[in-house]
Amino acid sequence: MEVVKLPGVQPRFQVIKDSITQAIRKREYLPDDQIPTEFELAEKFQVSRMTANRAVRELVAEGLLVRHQGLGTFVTPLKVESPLLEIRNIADEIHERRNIYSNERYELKQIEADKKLAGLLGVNSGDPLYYSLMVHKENGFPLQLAERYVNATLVPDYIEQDFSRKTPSEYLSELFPLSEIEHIVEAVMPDRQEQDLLDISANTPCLLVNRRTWSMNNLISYARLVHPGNLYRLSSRSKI
Amino acid sequence: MEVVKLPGVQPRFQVIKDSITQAIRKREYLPDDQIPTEFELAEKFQVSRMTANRAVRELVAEGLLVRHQGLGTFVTPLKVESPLLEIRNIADEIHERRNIYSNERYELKQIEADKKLAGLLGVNSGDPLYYSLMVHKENGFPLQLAERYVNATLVPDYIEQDFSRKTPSEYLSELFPLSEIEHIVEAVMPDRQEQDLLDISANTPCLLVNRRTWSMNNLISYARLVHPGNLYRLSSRSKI
DNA sequence: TGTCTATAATTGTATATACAAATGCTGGAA
DNA sequence: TTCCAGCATTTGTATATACAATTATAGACA
Repeated sequence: MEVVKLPGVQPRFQVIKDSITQAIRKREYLPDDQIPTEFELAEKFQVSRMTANRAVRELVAEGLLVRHQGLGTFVTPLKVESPLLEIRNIADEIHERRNIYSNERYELKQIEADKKLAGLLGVNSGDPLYYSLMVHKENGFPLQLAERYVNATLVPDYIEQDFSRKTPSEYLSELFPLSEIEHIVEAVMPDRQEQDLLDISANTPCLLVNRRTWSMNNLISYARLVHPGNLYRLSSRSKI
Repeated sequence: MEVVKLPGVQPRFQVIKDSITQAIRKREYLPDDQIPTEFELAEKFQVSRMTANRAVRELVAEGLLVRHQGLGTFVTPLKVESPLLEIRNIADEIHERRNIYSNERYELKQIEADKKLAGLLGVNSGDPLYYSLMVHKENGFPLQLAERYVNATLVPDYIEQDFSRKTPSEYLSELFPLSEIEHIVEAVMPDRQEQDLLDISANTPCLLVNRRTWSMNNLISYARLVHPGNLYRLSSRSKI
């Protein structure tokens, strides 16, 4: 028998959290506004004070609220948003510099999402993904090792593309206008395959850029981009 | 009468949190290791299960632990696992997390710009600069080594500040409203001093963030920020 | 008037208890 | 042997209760 898991009831503290979060988003509570006390919340949602306390305490931990003992709970005052890193597509940059560019496609295949990939791409384990691995070079020197995982359900034609003329990101951005992008940058040591493909030694530190892209709230792709640390720099400069 | 506020006793759930955190940092618990159950923690620390529960629950929220109902609680497997939870901003935003934060000022002095620094800060060789070196820590563990070079002509009072209460960037941004900022990120291996100050081994790759800030077209400061690669991630997510 | 004090309001922590939910295991039934 | 039911373990949530700590304020007092 096929068992469909229904969403199920939310915990009561979660209901309170969502309610407060929504109210803040809808500007019903403005920054610095006082929100109801634990007693009032407990009354309103018909829960114990401890449950209201947990809801509020977690929202404080998440930075939405601040509390002052003896005074009350308030919406966190606005803070300056810090500038975010704008990381451009390496292929675009190489193109613009008009150097001799090549990408070598080593692999392009369909796989099944394991647990980790499923989490990263917001699909279920076992769902189909397309995987591609390629090395971007400039004047013959490897600059980037790019592994991409693409939601095969959303982009069924990905696997038939010819990526020697158009890079994966060019293809994807034409089909799926980019609405959101996430970059997470780490410093890592290259594994054996990465050493070989990038032609570097085992003790060359590398920049690892994890990039996920969304298009209209669909999570389209996850890319794992490895750059030899001594060859490449991520740069951003922005006016505020 | 002058009343001196003593540190006071820590809440019991905090004691448990610290104990677990320390054990993880000292590698007494390794990634994927199971930690004691709530019941065992309650027994060990002589508290109720709810108190142990709160300690563990908060550590889960902070990403150190993962729990599986019916199975137990485990040290979070090495990074990459939870990109959805780990959204950390650049450098000084450590502050905003309400963890125990400290910076240790190791040096603060006036120097003369050499050729390289002169280029970076847009001054002439020999011009006066202020140099500061400090280590930012969270819960006692080094997260960032920060070296700053500040244009002494533009910010003559920099050298007299007490940076134990206010970070250099907080001080600078109050005095000089930020109009432009540049980040250049590299992967590097730590030198000897960096290993010592960050308490890492020679083969821990690091993220080096070079940051320059401008205020009304004046180049105010250049900072060289080193983060252990396995501890820190630069993350950005932006809607387009 | 100015100052101190008691009090109310609110959050902070701690506990005992109860039951629900998820997981792995074991032992018995088919 | 295979499968399934039930059990033990562990986490997840909810509550009532208690007392501590912090802050503002109203009222007493000099």
